[in-house]
Amino acid sequence: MNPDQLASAIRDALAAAIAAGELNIAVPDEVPLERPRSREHGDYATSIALKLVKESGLKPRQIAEILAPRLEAIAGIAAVEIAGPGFLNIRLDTAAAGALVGQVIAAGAEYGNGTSLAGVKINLEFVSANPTGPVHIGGARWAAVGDALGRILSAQGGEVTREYYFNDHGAQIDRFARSLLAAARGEEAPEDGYGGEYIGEIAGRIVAANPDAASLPDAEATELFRSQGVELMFTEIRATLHEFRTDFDVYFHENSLHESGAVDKAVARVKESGHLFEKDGAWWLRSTDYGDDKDRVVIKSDGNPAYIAGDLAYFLDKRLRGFDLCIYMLGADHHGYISRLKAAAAAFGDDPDVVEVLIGQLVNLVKDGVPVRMGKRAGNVISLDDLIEAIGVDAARYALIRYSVDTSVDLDLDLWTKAGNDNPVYYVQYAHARLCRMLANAADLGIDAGEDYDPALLDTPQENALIALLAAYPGVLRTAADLREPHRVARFLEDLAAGLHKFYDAVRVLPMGDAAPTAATASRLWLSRAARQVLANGLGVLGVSAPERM
RNA sequence: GCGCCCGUAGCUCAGUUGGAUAGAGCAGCGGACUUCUAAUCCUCAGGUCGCAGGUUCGAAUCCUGCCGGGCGCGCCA
Repeated sequence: MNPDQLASAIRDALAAAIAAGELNIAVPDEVPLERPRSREHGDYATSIALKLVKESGLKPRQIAEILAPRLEAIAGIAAVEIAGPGFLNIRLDTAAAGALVGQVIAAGAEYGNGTSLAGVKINLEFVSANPTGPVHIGGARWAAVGDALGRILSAQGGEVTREYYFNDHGAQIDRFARSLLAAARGEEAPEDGYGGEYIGEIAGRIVAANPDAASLPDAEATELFRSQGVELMFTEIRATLHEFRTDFDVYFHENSLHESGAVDKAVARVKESGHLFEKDGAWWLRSTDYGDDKDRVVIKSDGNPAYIAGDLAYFLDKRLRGFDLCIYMLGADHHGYISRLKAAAAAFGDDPDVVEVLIGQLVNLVKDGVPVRMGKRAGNVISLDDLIEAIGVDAARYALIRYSVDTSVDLDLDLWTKAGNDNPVYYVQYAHARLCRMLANAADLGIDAGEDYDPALLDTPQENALIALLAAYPGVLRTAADLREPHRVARFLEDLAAGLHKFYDAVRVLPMGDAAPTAATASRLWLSRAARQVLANGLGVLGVSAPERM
């Protein structure tokens, strides 16, 4: 019996009590169910009796007393106790709890998936770093979290399109082009330009391919360095992200919106909406309706589109492609965009809720207890490449995903390269590798777990706890998807790994010496396989490898 | 000044919709390997959940006001 089945059994008990006239309420949609911290409080506990106080007009313990005998009569429930203010503490029958192991193995790689987003077309835009330099650490956070979120939303049945918006238009690109040209000519970088080492490197590659590039007339040369520089930078960014196991379905070029006339069209359309107004010769988006502290210019008084005109056109494009939900993952320095993007949706006649903006706080790197300097403009870049080189893809992804994006984090580079259980990614991966070795040993010994197992034999506290962890996984995935919080999966995996290690330490799986395998051996092998499956599934969702040996 | 995020153990951080005695890892003390990977496990210790009010059967969680830190407030992109 898993938590979902238990929750629906409780709902059935409520319905029965209502039908019998003992309760005068509607059957609640959700039944709160938790795994109590203390084992003395049973396998599961529900506060449903406390929640129904107001609606029923009864005292919590009265409600609990109505429910307890009905629950106790359900097959698979061993005992029900009323405790505290009105909690119902539920103890499962060992065999009923252990049956979950078979469900996990039957579901395999699909175990944990749900349908809460079935059929929802989701556009997930993340990273979208400017092609004026390598992906830096902030972009890296989104690469890891965004990719994991994509996998989590897909696991709930969402039809996810990962998208990278490529700002290859405008003044920053012009500065980038001039910086490249200056580097190629051996001149100082322009005052407002880019000065990192990569500028010289990219310029060198352009010159190598076009030997006379630097000596062309300024306008022509700038254009050449612009187009080729952007292309080279883009290729490099894509390669780095690919190495980081983050690939996109769509790389969208901002410039294409301007060249195709999509921007003009989008603006023309939105001018009629009432969300745009003309003032001082410019056209403004009434973003204050959605919490902005001032309205924003869409068409400047010189007739040129402002930056957000591109955002408007891009949003319209997404909607025309049929997305039900557009998620934008932005850095903390862009939180002001939320109201603009909501206003943009409203201007096109959409519910602003189709736009969802996730804001990620900044990431700092720490080495030897000292913050590592960063700053893209200065060229003192901590890039994603650097991070991968320093701690590897698995640790980097895991480290960036593990924390709520609401909090700024300091990543300690020393910690994430350590091989020990203070390094969470090793701790989790080791649990998986340990199981793989043990299961391989079982195969070497010719021990066959058989077609079936006896769930009632999984009766130690460690086995009980491990099974409960496996049972909790679908709920964790569901919550992570609902709240767009991949870090929950990582935290769960750490709990699961701890549960596994405790089990491994306390319960011998394979027979000692020459002893013959028993029925318990088979049951424990089944449990081990199930645990390995869930560890692998969870790591898979994070895009972190599940090694078979370490 | 205004907006967003954060403030939980010495350190790094968990803690969805309010629920029982607030958790984990590290650091500290003391233990456990002749047999499945000790990259592990067990014990002890560690707290005014920033402060002050409020809401209620019940608040780390919700509301208000303060304090402290990060980020942002262009007809730039």
